[in-house]
Amino acid sequence: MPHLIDDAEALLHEHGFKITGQRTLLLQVLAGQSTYLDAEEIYELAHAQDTSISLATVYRTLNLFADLGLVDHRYIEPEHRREVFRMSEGPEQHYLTCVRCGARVLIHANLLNRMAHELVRRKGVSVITACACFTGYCPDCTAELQQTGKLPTGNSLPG
Amino acid sequence: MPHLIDDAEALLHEHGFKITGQRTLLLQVLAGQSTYLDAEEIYELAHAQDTSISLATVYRTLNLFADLGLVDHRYIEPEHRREVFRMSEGPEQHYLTCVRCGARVLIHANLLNRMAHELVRRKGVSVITACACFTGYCPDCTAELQQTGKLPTGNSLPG
DNA sequence: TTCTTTGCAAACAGTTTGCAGTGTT
DNA sequence: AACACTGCAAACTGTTTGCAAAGAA
Repeated sequence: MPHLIDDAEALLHEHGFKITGQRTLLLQVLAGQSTYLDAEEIYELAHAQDTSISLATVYRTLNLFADLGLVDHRYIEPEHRREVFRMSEGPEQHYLTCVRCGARVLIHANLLNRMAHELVRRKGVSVITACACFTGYCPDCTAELQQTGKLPTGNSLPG
Repeated sequence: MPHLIDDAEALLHEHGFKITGQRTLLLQVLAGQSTYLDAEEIYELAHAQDTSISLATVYRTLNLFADLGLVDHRYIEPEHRREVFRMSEGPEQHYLTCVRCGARVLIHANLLNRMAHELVRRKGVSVITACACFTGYCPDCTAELQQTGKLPTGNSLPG
């Protein structure tokens, strides 16, 4: 984990950006998380360590990190309004957001990657970002709703 | 086309909503489009027919239509901030938005549907909405950039 | 006549930005 | 010492809402 932070700071330095307390703190906060957080959540976590940090700096820093490729930057909420960020590490993640309890169900990216490849091959486009956002019910809510007869057991799909 | 509008008005009536000039106008505007439009664009088109219509009414009406299942309601821009709407008709559409010229490349939904099915089967979730959003370069921009050597010919993919 | 719907303007949420002061290099 | 970075507060964008007037049933 400190590895990641050192590498990130090296990258910052390499690009002529300064290593400030706020940037280091935000790297620590991000490195300690495995899921996406929104700017407010990241701000809360950082603010708990250093009460002087501002939300504006959180936004500016997250955008800087995103430009440098240090963090992924996505919109995964049911209403895709709020940006969410996480350290760019490991394979891409996609989510189904449960509209009943808010849980996020992690989705492996194989199929989406296959989709991106087909696009490239068949349409002649280039893909920069691919994002799949699902809403629905998480396994627990699905089971609960089915038991109470509020959801048909033949799982419905959109369309 | 008038079919669609009649059906929509019947549905409104059936749910106890009133058929107003604004609602009919917005149905006409929507029925005349095959692609997603944002609220502002829809407002412009409607306003050209009836200068008294307001943006607030456009938003309220689009939300009502979405609740009734008359229109699809999505976030497909590179920054998924702005909502877009289109008449719910025919198969689901997904897009790649070109970050260079803004073009939207239409994507068939087969693979995304397959992805949704796998989710249901493997994770025990229920899917309500599925949305795939890609950014990249459209075929024209891809070709142009590749000819000027600004993009490698082995098309890059995210990750 | 009743109760929904509308237009207007103000509110709202999330994000960005101008500025003067602070801190890294 | 130079200049990037920060906090603050104000601006901005897209969307929603309270209210009084207008309109559909």
